[in-house]
Amino acid sequence: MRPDDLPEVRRLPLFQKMEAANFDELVGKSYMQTFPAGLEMIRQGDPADFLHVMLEGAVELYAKWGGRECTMAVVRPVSTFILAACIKDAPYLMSARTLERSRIILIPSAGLREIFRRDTEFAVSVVTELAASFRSIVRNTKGLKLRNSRERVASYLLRQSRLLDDAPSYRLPVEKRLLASYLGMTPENLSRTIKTLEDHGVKVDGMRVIITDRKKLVDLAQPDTLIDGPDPDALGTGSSLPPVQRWA
Amino acid sequence: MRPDDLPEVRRLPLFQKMEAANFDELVGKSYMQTFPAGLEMIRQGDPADFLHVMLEGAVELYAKWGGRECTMAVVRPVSTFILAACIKDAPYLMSARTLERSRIILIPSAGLREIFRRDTEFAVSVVTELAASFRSIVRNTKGLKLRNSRERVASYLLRQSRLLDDAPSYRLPVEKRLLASYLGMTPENLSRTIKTLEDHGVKVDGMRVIITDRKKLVDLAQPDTLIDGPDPDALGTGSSLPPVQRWA
DNA sequence: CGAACCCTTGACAGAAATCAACTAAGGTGG
DNA sequence: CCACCTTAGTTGATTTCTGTCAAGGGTTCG
Repeated sequence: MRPDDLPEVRRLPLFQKMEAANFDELVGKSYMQTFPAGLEMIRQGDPADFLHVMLEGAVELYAKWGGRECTMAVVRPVSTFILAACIKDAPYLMSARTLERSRIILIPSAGLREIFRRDTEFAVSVVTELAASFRSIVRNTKGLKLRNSRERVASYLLRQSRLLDDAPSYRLPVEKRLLASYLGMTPENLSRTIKTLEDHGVKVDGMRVIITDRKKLVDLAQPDTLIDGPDPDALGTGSSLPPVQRWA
Repeated sequence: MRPDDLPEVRRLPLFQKMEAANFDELVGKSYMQTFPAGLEMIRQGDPADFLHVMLEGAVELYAKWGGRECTMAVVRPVSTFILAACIKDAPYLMSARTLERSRIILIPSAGLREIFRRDTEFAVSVVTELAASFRSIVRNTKGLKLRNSRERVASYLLRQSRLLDDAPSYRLPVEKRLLASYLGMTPENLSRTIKTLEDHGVKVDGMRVIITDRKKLVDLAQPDTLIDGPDPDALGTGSSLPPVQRWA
């Protein structure tokens, strides 16, 4: 493991406050690995042996069932994922594949659980992270059930802008087919939906998003902190640190 | 608080292993309350001051957005809910209303967080519970995104049977309008969908569900432990203790 | 008995998935 | 450098699914 990565890892909310000795012990048992783009690094159903910490790159968490697939989240540095499965020592519920070449630290889940028991600050961090993850997916599910696809797209586009300090223009952090899956719709449908939003305050040209009339867009999206969160989204910008994405 | 309730609370996974003194302290700061049916006891957005422990009755967790509503879960004894909001000391993401007259213990979230820090076994229980909650809603979301409404209904009906030791017949634990909302569809749609399932191994007469051809139903529902879980569902049977429902 | 309320059914409108064709952009190999 | 291939994205036509509106049957409860 590269020594100059450690400070960055240490700065993560999950590890920031734990005792130095425990951090060192945890890191000592860990592996750093670099994955090429497009690799399935986790297959749903496999036992969760390692907590994953993203240092570089991008990873898609997705779910499969009977031939169908859907994107659940995209994780970018610096953040952790599949914490819940590690805690429970249970099989992964989601698969993960790299979207880009990625550097990732693998922390043995057994060590994680062990140190949880003897480092109070670490325990607090873990439970805080997990609670945040839970709330994040609750918000996500609320969006899926309460909003139609058009409202979801509008909300997403508006939310991304807000995360970038209300930027009037920005680049989509992911390709559209993936975004469509994340938002629970087909790429075709997303394409058409985006077109209809041009009359409602937002224009998308390729990867470029331009808010043309924020008020109109807000009227349509009706953003709500209990859905869109004060916190970053699971398909975030990668602006991170802070804010950090939370995904178990 | 009734003294004969305490042993039951103590047996909950969340409190089972903590030190007696800490349990007593926590309970000492708590309130027992009885709510009539149909009462909104938690409004989404309000600060989360109390962890709720169901002793008797049934509570619906639901979400609202711009005039629309959807059911997120139904909680039955003996289990806890809104743990995540308490841990984070954040506003509730969901509202809660009683479906029946309910007895509920309210545990101050401040005390919860305090004891978490000094009782390792309790900390382990909290994080385990939260991780289970997280995994539960991930499964739920997977079902919503990967299955169409017909498959969701079929899976639900089959899953309920399985939770009752593969009972060939059972009563629905909730009314159909609520079930429809939980499954992400309208009551009308559920009604029609159920009818089409009669050719696929399951018949529903009022609240009574009869599995007429399990194999056919399984073929359609394609149950999957990574969605339907080995664990009880958020719209469970109330058979509880064990299994216990997990909802944060 | 009447008033709600749940559930069902039908007719219709709207939304979304599917299938197919086409464009554009990026990468590969000659 | 160009031809070719692959893939993302778009667009159109069509079908399927789902929500909405309206009406009626059944049940419960005051």
